Amino acid sequence: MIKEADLNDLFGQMIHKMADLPPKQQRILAASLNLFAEKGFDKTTTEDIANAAQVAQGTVYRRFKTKDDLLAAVLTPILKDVFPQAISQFTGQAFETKYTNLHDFLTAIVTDRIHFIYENRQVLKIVWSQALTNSEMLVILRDRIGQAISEIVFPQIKKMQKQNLIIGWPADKILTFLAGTMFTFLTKLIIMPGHQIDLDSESDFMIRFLEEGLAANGDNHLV
Amino acid sequence: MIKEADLNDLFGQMIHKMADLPPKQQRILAASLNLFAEKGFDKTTTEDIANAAQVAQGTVYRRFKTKDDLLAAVLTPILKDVFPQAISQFTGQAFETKYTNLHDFLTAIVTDRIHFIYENRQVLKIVWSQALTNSEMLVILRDRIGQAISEIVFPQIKKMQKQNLIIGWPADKILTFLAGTMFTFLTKLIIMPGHQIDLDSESDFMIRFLEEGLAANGDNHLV
Amino acid sequence: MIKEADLNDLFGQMIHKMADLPPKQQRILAASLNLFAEKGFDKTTTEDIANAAQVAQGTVYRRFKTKDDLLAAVLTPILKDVFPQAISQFTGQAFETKYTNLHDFLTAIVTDRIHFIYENRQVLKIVWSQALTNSEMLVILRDRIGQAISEIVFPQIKKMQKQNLIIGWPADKILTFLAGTMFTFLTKLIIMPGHQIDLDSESDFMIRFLEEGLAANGDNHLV
Amino acid sequence: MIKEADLNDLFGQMIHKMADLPPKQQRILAASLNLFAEKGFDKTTTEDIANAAQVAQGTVYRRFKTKDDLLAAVLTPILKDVFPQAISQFTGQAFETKYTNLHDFLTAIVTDRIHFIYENRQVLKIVWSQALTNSEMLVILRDRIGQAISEIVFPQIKKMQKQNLIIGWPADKILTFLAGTMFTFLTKLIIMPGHQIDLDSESDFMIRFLEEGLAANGDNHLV
DNA sequence: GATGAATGAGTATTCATTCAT
DNA sequence: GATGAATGAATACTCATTCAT
Repeated sequence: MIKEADLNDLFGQMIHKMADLPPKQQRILAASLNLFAEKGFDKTTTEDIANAAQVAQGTVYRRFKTKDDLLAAVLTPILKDVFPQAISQFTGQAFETKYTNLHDFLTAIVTDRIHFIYENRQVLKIVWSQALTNSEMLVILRDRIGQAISEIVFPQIKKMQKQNLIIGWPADKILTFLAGTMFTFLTKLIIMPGHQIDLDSESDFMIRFLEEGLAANGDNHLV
Repeated sequence: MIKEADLNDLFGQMIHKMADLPPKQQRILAASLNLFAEKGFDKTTTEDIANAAQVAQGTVYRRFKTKDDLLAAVLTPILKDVFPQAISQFTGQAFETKYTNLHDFLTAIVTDRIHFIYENRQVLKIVWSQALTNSEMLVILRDRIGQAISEIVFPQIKKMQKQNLIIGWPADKILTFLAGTMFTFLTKLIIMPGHQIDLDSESDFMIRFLEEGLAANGDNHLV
Repeated sequence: MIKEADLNDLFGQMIHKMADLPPKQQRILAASLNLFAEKGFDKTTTEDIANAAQVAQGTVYRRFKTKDDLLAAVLTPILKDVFPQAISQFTGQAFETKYTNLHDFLTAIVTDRIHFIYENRQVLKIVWSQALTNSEMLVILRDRIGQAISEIVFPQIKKMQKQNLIIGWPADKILTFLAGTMFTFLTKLIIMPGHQIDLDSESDFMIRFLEEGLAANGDNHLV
Repeated sequence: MIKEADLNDLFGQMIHKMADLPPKQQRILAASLNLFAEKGFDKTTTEDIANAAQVAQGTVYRRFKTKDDLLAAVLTPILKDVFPQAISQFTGQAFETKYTNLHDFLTAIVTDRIHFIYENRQVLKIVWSQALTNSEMLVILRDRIGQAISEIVFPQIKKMQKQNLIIGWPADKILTFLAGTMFTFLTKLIIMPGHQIDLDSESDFMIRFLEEGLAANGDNHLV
């Protein structure tokens, strides 16, 4: 359905549309977010959304011309702003600081990412769910995140390897374990909705686990 | 749609139905598997399946009375047989052997699970995709796997902790990192379909990563 | 939709409404005329009209309470005033003059009608388009024009036949060829919008064609 | 909606689809033809069609995937076959014969066209109605007919002018009057549905009218 | 007067499922 | 067993019209 160009257009338009959004339209967006996260995009009907938002069905279509538009509107903030911002923030916070040890580095990024994931777990669930059944969406995500990573994260990892602060594996392997650990956290949140989570404790274990798993060692020149 | 009782019934019936499956019905199952994995269950129509299997639409309904039946038939082998079998096999292979170090233990289970995931990646993608939008399916999965884990895996982990072969964290934390690392592998397979994967190299890195991350250390009595 | 009684009422009200029309309402009428002629009444939305007139959608409904009202307002001038007026004018100009030959007669009416058609081609297109899909409109038109014709035009034709100025066919046949020739001109205008038309040359050919085709001859007593 | 390429594709597909059309699908086509002619395409709902054809609404969509498809299916026979065939037939019958006078020539073509128009008046009404509100349809028609005319009819008219059988006006003027007279006949049929028509009498008058109007005369070299 | 958000009845279209042949 | 035509409930979307500000 949504091709990359269209999708990017949509994101641009959405930002514009979402300024000065009337209260009912805001309710529609909120209802969509909840329902998409709960039942999935495909199984959510526009009638469901109208009911949940307590508006007439036609009202759903006033600002958002199609159901896809609504999906885009729900995902836009995270895909347009938060992802790139998150990555640059990642860079700024985590990498510009001169870390003298792996622990401080991991503490910085894990703490930050954990909170980001926790707060955006609903949208992230929708994104992930869509990516599984929509290869266009998957490609967009992969390219968008992939580009940011190879431009920003990879160089930083290599810099840390030169300082012997992190294990000398190929950067993509390190990234996989780093990102995978955080992705695993998201998966837990999705699998156990409503479950009480102690973010500090969670990140504590993650940091220690990664710290050991990714520690530099004497003969780590695997590349 | 599918409630747990129904689903279990379905699985029982499926096993029966799938004995002596005529060639056309086999083609229908194969087509369903491919299409569900590719486009998702919801976006696959029975007409799509009929076309892909090169049969008439009515033929799709000969053995499998509903579309949900087809989903069940596709998922049955892995949910009915492979999961439990896998876990017991996990137990048998990995735990009954007396490992004297973490490396051998991780090597055994990671190698086994990696191959299992790789070979069943299509079905696992469908399962995961369904679980994201179908809370009943999620509950079933969680309970089914959860039970097996708490009965089998947790005791084993604790046993190894007593032998000081693995870090003294709560068993669920250890499981999270263990399973998460493998789940991350599945995610990579899904994200990069068609990408050439060197299973040996992949498991090699995983084992080493986990080995360090989960190694027992002197003062690891966190519980 | 519009019944004859209603339509006539509407036309009456319209005349009233259209006195002292504020500029925005005039823009709305103009936009309606253009859009109805371009895309047809059914395919023109009130939003289209609002956009084209650069007003809010609600403003469209200020004077004209329904979309049908707008159609009536667009058609009123021609249906209420111009048609009857045209016919009496026809009578006055073309028939009260004592023509001594067919050529002068045809020159008078063809010239007049050609200009009328040319200037009102947009409204005539809408009328014709509506008549094709709205039998009530068709009936109204047919009766209104039909009556005027049988009362005014037929007697005049018969008078000319007595003077042996025109062929002795049944009056309705003569009218058909006369009107048909002009209708053919309207059709050309519709089919080739934007095409440069030399009205003088066009009427020249029509007059000559009709002059020969309808000339009185010795033994023309066909009636 | 329908672009030229698409429309031509549609016509091709329609011919194929209409071989071995099940009885219900035939009823659907017939009902569509009647309703489109009666109320217009836009005002005919698929529910109307289903009711008139005494089938379920879904059945309407079995062969014809959209309402536009149905329109194309209704128009295909005349646009794909009848028009071109009619024109070549026109050529064959009317022009290959060596006419020694205008009367025989007009008799041949008027008689033929009158019957064609009479028998296809419903479809022609739909075509004409669509052309008024759909500029793409208009362009297709204009080009399709226009091409046939300029390739076949114009040369024949010029041949007859050389033989001094027809007036020496520009070919397009002659065509206008010839076609216009027949178009006028169609218009009468549309305006007066159900009215008893004596085709022989009608064509008789047309022929005589055209015969005089288009007769060659001594000094007719207007071109 | 003007605005534009909101409404809800109406409409084209989809698709799992049934069933006569 | 297999076919594919038929079904009808469900669903996304449209648009004339209303009304509070």
